[in-house]
Order: sequence, then structure tokens, then C-alpha cells
Amino acid sequence: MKTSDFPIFTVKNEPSDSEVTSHKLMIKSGMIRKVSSGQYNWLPLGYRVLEKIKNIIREELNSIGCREILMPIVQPSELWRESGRWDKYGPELLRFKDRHDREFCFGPTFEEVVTDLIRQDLSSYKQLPINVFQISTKFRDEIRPRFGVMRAREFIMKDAYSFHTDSKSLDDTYNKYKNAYNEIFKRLMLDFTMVDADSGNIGGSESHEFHVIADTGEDEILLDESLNGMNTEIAIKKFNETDVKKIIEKTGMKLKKGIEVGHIFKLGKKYSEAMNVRVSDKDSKLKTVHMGCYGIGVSRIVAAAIEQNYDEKGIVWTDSISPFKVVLIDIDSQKNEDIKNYSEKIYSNLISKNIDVIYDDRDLNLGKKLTDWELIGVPNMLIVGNKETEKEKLTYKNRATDEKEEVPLNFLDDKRFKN
RNA sequence: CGGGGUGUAGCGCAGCUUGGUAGCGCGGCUGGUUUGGGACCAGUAGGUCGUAGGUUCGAAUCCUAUCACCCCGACCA
Repeated sequence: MKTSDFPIFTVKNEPSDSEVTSHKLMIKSGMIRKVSSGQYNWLPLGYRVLEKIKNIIREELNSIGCREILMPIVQPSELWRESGRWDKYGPELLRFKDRHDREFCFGPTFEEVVTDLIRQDLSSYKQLPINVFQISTKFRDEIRPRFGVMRAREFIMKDAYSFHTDSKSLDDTYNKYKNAYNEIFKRLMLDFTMVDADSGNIGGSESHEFHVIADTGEDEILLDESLNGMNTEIAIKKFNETDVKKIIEKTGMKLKKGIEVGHIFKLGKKYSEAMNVRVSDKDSKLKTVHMGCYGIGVSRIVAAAIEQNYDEKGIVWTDSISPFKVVLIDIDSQKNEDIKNYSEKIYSNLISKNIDVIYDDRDLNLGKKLTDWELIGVPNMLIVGNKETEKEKLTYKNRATDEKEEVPLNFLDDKRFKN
């Protein structure tokens, strides 16, 4: 990729309508632009990060036998009436009518639709368990959207659903998701923790939340020394104590702020009962299936990752979700053909090695290019100017450490550039 | 929804108290000098001052209504 066909939209001035670091940096680096409160456009740079996160999630879910599907965002009220949530779900559910005066809602979550989908073709226990997921836009009409994509009304979420003949099978699958989630957040290179949680609006028996630890988090969680913990709602119930301070005294746990990026639930029969999802079991009797559901806030992860990884110059992407692995920066290539040729040669070399590179071929001086890429946060920089061209070398610069060194051409084989 | 605040050029802001037809910085464009960390000089484009109404000879400025956005809270995965 070259900047000549990959538009860079960095801005210098501090955006006036954002307070939180991740939001500011996403605007300044040109990842997102606001459409209206809680709704954002994703520019090529931001979208690339989203895609990297999605792919990690895909790979890990595929590895536990979960298959990708896609469901419509606009959902008919009938299904929601069937589950009973048309009336129970609050004003976060955006409702509207079509031209025939039929009622619909914009999907905040997909239990109804997926349950309906699966039940149509489900008849035997032999078909179970079934695991499906989708990565799609969700809409929740938040009371107050805030902090950019951290708490948006329209956002991207991965939601997975599982169907089982019995609770034992649900337990097994639930644990698989737990492990998969741990793998996902490890690969995203985030400082995260899993805590016991309340199943809230979604319903069900058991639930865990995955939090990225960050001071700007909106949730409070209690953690012990080995980072096991629970959210404060659960703690209040568990210790029958309304004052969180007293719980801390009693248990020695620490209060931390977290950004909820994942939530898994054992739904049990809540939806399958309401929506009559049954299979013939071995004894040829009809049994109501057990269900689980498993969410990850994909767009929220982008903000959370930035909250954990930035400095005074801008974003410092972790390796796995950086929009690019390396940026190639030339100096004066517009004026010096030798430099241009040498830079192009390095670029083709990187491309042939299948390295995720962006070549900044803009006619700008070094300072401006570096400032942009430090703001954008690509972890590795390769600089090519007159000096490098003459010596047939490269200058490598590390975004996080700021270290700069002259390196030979075979440095391109370094493992830090590999996917 | 309650409280607080902001809407003026692409972005960030000043001007409003004390009405007289809009200005600064950054960015853009053109030309030139530069060029290993945001360079300089000269020129140039760009705004019905959120919207609607009112007061006035005259409104960015005063009055009324309305919309949008931000922050705190309640609430929420």
C-alpha cells in the first residue's frame, strides 16, 4: 500500500468535542469522523484496525467450531414479542414502522433472530451442539453516547450463540468460549481480566465479563492479587454488602476501572422456552434446548486498545492490530531519482515478502511524515534518504522506544515484520 | 430527563458586555528559497456568524423560539 492510494487524514488541532484520549487520537490520526452523536464513519485507517481485530476473533472462534453467519440488522417486532422483550426492553430499543405500518426494531442484540433461525431447521439432538457467530452493526439508543466509539449508539459487535441438548453440553461450550476469549484478548495484546458478572438484561444463569483495565473505564471491578475478580454488582450481592469500600476491607480485593469488551452468558432455556425450540432426544421425547450467547465489542476494543497504548506523540499500536506492521518513509524522493528508485526497490521487496507495509510516498519533509506516523502509531518505521541510498542500507526506527539505528538490507527479514 | 457549557472559514479560536455588513492561528492553493524532526518569503482562495422570527436606520453582537453538539448525573451490554 502506498499513501498515494491510501488517504491519510491526520489533523493537527485538538478536536474540541472530545475529552477522552482514545477519542481524540482516533479523530486526530484520521481513523474516524463523527456523523452525529454516537455514530461514526470509519476511514480507511480505522477500518483496517477493525478488520485486524475481526480477523483475530474469526480465527479463534473458527478454531472452537463456531461458524460465521450474517443476520439482518432490522428485525420484526413479532420475534421480540414472542420472547417477551418487545415490552421489557427499554427505550434503548429503537423501534419504527415500515410503509405497511408493521413494527420493526434496529437490532441491539440477536437472541430472537438467531433462535428463530436455528429452530427452523432443528429437529434432532444429533444436530447439536450448534455454534454460530456474526460480526455486525448493532444499534442501541443510548441515553447518553459518549467517549467516541467507546460508548456509541451504533457499533460493531461480534455476537455468538450456542445451542445444546443439555446443560452439560452448554457448560462445555461455555468453557470453550472462555478459553477462546482469553486467546483473543491475548492476541490483541491487551491488559485484560475476566470477572464474574451479572447476566442483566440478556438473562440466564451464569455470566462472565472481560474487561480491559483502563482508568477511563466506565465499569468498576474488584480484583484479587491473581487478577481474579467480579464486577461490583456481583460483589454487592455476593457479600450482601452495599458499601463497596467495606467489601474491599473484608476481602482485600482491589478496585479497578475496566472497559467491558466481552461478555459471555449461559442463557439456559430462557429464549428456547419462550420461542419453543425443541429437539427429539434419544428417548424420542421433545426437549427444550439450552443456549449460550457470547459478545465482543469490536469497535469498543479499538478505543480500549488506544487507552492502554499511547504516549505524548500519539497512538502506539500493539503489533497484532496496528493498521500496518511497518511504514516506509522516504526523504526527498520527489527530487532525487536515486532515492526514489531505491525506496521503490525496498517497497517491492517488502511486498514480495508479504509484509504489511505502507509506503509514505507523499511529497513532505521528514519531520511531517514522522509526526504523522507517530500519531498514527505504526510500530515500525523504515527511513530511506540520501544516506541510506548511497550506502544501500536502511534506518530503522521503533515507535514505542524511539530508538533509531542503521541496518542492512537483510533486516527486512527480521521477525518483527512478519505477520 | 435534570444540571452546566458550546455553536463564527476545513480544524482550533477571538469578536458579543458598550449594535455600524467579520478577524487570528493552523491547514489549502500558486510561485520562489529550503530540505535528515512540524522551515521561510510573497501572493491567493474560502464564512448567508447553527436555524427561524423579533427589536432597530442598521444585528455575529440585543430579545424570543428552536435545533445540534460536548461535559456531569441518572441509566445501560
